[in-house]
Amino acid sequence: MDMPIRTADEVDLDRLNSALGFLMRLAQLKIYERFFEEVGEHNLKPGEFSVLWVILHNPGIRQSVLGQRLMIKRAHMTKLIRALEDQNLVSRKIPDGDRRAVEITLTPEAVTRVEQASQWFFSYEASVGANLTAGERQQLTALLQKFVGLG
Amino acid sequence: MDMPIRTADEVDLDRLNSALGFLMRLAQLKIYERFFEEVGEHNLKPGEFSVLWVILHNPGIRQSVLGQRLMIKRAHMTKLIRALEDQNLVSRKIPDGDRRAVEITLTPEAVTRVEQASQWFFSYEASVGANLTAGERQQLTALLQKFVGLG
DNA sequence: TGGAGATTGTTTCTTTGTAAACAAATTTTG
DNA sequence: CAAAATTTGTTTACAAAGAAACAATCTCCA
Repeated sequence: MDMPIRTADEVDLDRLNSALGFLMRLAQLKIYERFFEEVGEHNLKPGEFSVLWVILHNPGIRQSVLGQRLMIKRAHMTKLIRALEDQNLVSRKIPDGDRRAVEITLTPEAVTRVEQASQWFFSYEASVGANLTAGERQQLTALLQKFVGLG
Repeated sequence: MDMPIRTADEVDLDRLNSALGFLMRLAQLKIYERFFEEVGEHNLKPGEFSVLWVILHNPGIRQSVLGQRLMIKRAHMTKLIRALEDQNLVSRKIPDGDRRAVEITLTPEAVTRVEQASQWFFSYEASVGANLTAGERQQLTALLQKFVGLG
């Protein structure tokens, strides 16, 4: 009365294997796994790197704008920024023009660290999707950009 | 001395806007947002639907195999299954052949519910990526399948 | 056969992220 | 101008997901 044993690749997903949400989740998990395997001594999480990178390229950016662009909720952004501040990587300034807002800048120390980490990050990124051809990778990138409205 | 204000789409992402990990995260967040906007009365989370769907198509599947296929960790799978059990949607059976394992089956009630939810789910899924052409959508699906090793 | 190691699932603790209520400042509008 | 509504960020409480330690069972091989 027991069922025959299935191994993982014998599981029948039926139509689920064409569902974009499902595929996207698997893809992201795969990418994150590799990130943590390879991040080594940089001691950064994916979200931290992207936040620092964007601040580097947009010094004085406001927390709210940063969150909108990276799709990070306000409540969570507060925690991320405070954690970065505790590591002395960012500084906060209340602008005179709007005293509700917070403008974020990298510390000089962080500029160096982010520049170093970015060398690793973008070579890691280039190795993601090594099971695709260069053309396929390029296509996938372009389609995702259009999908999320960045193209 | 204040910085000029940037709006979200004026933020300079530099090379980050071609990073697959970043694009994939944005894409997934966008998809999840729509899921919750449209799920309505079905009262399901994305993970719950996929788990129930796979059990429907693989009755008696083992927790471990389900987790491997859906990339859900064992510790989390335990909680998911217990929550489903509490809603009387799945039943667990310890097989005689291996008393460590657990085989999962849908309750008759759940079969009906999943069949109904799947009608909604797959039409919702078809509407995801409406800003792509049909051909682009198809390409994206195929590339993701290859990327995650399902194609 | 029986003991070492692997597998399966659970429990506990921590991290990551969201939701809702709140406070302060700004904008809108009557 | 003043009250109402909105924006911005923070706090608190909670949910989702993972890591590590554990217990039970099974496999393998000396």
